[in-house]
Amino acid sequence: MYQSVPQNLDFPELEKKIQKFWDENRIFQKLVARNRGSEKRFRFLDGPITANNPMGVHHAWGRTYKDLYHRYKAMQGHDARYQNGFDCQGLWVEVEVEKELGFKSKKDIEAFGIDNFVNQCKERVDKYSKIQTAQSKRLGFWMDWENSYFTMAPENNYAIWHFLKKCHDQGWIYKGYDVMPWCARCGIALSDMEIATEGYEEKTHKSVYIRLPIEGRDHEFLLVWTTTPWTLTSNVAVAVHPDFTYIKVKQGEEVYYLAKGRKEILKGEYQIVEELPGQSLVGLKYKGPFDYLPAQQGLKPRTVAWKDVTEEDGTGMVHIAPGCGKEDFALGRQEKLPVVAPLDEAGAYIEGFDWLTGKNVAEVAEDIIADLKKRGLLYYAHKYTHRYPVCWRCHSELVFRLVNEWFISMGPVYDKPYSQVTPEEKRNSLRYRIMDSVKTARWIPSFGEDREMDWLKNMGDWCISKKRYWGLALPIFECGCGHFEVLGGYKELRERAVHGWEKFQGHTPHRPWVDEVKIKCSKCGQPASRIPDVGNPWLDAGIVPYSTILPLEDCYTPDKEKSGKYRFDPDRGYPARREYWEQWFPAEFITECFPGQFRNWFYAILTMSTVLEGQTPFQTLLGHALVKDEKGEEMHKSKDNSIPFDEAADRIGADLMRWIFCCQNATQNLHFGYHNAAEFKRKLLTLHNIYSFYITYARLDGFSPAGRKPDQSRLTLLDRWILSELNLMVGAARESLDSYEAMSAAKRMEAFVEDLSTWYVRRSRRRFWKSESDSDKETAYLTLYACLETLVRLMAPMMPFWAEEIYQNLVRSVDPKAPESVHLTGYPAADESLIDRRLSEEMALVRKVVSMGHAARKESRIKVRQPLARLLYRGKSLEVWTVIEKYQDIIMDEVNVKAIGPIDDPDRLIRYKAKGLVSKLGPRYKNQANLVKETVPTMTSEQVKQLVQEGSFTLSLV
RNA sequence: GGGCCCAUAGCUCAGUUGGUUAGAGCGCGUCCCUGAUAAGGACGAGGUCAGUAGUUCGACUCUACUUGGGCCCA
Repeated sequence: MYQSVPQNLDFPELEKKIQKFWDENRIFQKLVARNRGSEKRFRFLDGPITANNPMGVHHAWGRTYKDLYHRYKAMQGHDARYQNGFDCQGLWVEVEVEKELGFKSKKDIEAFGIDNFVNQCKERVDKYSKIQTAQSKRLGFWMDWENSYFTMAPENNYAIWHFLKKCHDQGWIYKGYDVMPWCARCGIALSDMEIATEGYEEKTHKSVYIRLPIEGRDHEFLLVWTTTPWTLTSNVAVAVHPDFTYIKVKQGEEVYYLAKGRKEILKGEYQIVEELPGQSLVGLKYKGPFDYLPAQQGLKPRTVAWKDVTEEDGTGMVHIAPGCGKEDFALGRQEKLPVVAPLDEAGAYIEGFDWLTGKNVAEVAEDIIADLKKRGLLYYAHKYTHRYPVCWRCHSELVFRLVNEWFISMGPVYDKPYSQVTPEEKRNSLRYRIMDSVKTARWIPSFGEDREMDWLKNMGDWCISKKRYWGLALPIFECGCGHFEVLGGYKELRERAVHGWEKFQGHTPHRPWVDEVKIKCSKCGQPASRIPDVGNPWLDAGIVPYSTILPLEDCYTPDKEKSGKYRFDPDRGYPARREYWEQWFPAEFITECFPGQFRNWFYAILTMSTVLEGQTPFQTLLGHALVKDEKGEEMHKSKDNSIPFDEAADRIGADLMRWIFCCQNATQNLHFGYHNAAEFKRKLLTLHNIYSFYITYARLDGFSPAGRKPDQSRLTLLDRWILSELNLMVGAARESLDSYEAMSAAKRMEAFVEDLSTWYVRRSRRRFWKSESDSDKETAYLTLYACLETLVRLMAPMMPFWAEEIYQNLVRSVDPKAPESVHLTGYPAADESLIDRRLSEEMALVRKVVSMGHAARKESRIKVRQPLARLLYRGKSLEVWTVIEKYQDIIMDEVNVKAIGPIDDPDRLIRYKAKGLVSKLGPRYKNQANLVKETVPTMTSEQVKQLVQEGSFTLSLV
């Protein structure tokens, strides 16, 4: 017997109930068990979520897709691994732990002890991985939550070692120098990405125009501008644009050179002496602004050509300090300029800078300006406001500092399109081999491929080091003799260790424990230490296609480590269980948020996979856009418009959230908000009402379908129509989901519900009302039941809770033989025998006729309530007549007329108009089609009538 | 400077091989229903599909350029 349906559709409440039902009856475990060992597999690879904070609503989007396709495949009997991943290591976690502990700088961390600090980081990951697990369950995300992978696992780190060694064997690993944005407070270099996200603020600085005497030309100066006077100590060149026009101006005794387009910066009266091309100013020697500093001795500052000089600000003569600026450094490399790097890690001047040595860069601007003035080099100084990079953690202004980092060489870029690169050239350039991998995968949307290719073509070498604490211990051992080696795993470390092994043994390969181990330099025999750097976290996430595809019980989780169930087997090679791995590699499907990942996770897995296996680790990649707030603005905790996952789950429920994500075009940003959600809910209410309608009357009648299907011979036209629509929809939905197009599947379902409600149920209500139980009533019940039952299974992967809620009452309560859960049923397949395309078309025509009837009533202001004698129609073809006749009962009822018939006196009532069908006219008349199309409507009513009667009419084109 | 995406009704968005009158929801107007009712339904108004040029018998759809917005790289 059916339970009555509550009036309100309360997602959070029903979800709690269903969750309990799933847990108590171990539904997920039963589903897994049912499909285990099946020949059909769904090979999915999860991109790890950073276990560092509670989830926001934006996390729920991708996770909805992950769950939806898993469930869809599982209902079809596919086996899967259901492995979720947590990203554990990296600065993100360190920053939060530092905040918790109230730390301000690296000094605080070192005073606290690296071991203590690293343990705190592990604790944090442990804590938030548990929170995210609970939240994911709340979303209805069915994963094997006991066996998630953690990127901090020894397997993961050692697998990266293996990868790095392989790179080193090819000679790709090198120690390089670059100028990086640097936070003097935190003592770290920041990546461009860290700055791009929220790293700029409006700042006012003292900027200076200075004059630099040209050697061998008396009283002639280069006029140069900078917003960062502290970098003048490291000036080695001045850049001019070779194609700009420069001017030589006279002010009193002095002669200045600057770009013509920047003359408004000159102070006071001046005369233009000469105009000259920038090219003619290249190669001049000048006296550097701080040539008296020890660090500046022996440099020969000169002017160089540079196409990036602009005329938007400054003087068109750009101060170049390769030790203090990224672009400067790149130009310096090209021009072979010397590099003067003035700052230490804390932002203080190093030895060799005279009175500046020991002073902090943040405090020297005024002194430097005074010094320039004293020496007669200052033209003038002024305040200048601009957007300046700051540290996203502590908001200190960043400086640019020369640092040494470790890189993986990505190989040369050839000056030609990818398609023209030869196999030989590809062998010599990793980046093109990665491109080959990219090309073998399917990217949804397809422009993702273009963007990845563009990134690969333009990317620099991969900077893999970071001067921090919590992360992959880079297995690079550097000896005092200059030689360095890369170790490929635990075994090699054990074999090569000459010192400190006992202090490391039993620990995870993290700082500070692993730092204790010294090896013997294979070149000079002296002990070599590991470099203190930790790894780029994208190495951690990039290795997961190799390190995490293990039998699930072998996967590392912090709990297992604590309980002793987890045992790291140091003798495992790569990949840990090759036979098992081969069954699940490559992933057939991955899905993540698009922006950012082209150069992060996608890039990392592609690169590592190309190096290790020479192929892509995934076959299909589905990318989705970002979640914004209701107004389309970025969600920010500080802006008070961000929505935590828990809040949304409590307020609107997981299923409504999931449905919103399913209805969204994956390539477009989603505007998430509660007003919007209410609209989606109202749409879903239609289905709720249909379900409620069915249950209400079935209860009254004591009706039970108990697995029966409607008797074909008793189906009414309307029954046959809705069953046809149902099966058409089932086919379309499957097709969409097979190509990972959730939106079209969702929209199709929504349209069906609309048809079911406004046409089938509304028109069939009386059949349910009548008091006697006859076969027609039963047929109506069984038809509506078939629609609901199928629909519920169809929607189950998208809205798993609600589908279960309905299924339990609709199906299970009256049929104990039915599967225990909707998720243990099969995914509906279209029954071709019930599809009647002609019927669908006919019904569409009928609905059109009804609509026109209503419109005609409205126009004459005659309410539907008032019956009319007859509806007259005139169809353009015999088929229309037939159809109208066939369905005249429906039409008469809907439009409320007593009779219906063809117009018997067409001449009096009908005026004919003709119109050209461009799809037919085009191919037939080609060039003249347009003329025909324009002429046809000029035909008189009589002419059209003749055309209709005789089948042809000759029309002359003017 | 290079690459990618977007621009369709007041708002949020659909529109997959180019082809009748370009669609939906919300909002708006006019009504209906009152046996799915703290619901539901009908009809209607509203669009030079950013602009220009091209390809084509035919372009919202393809190509080029322009403008505006967003992202990535330099």
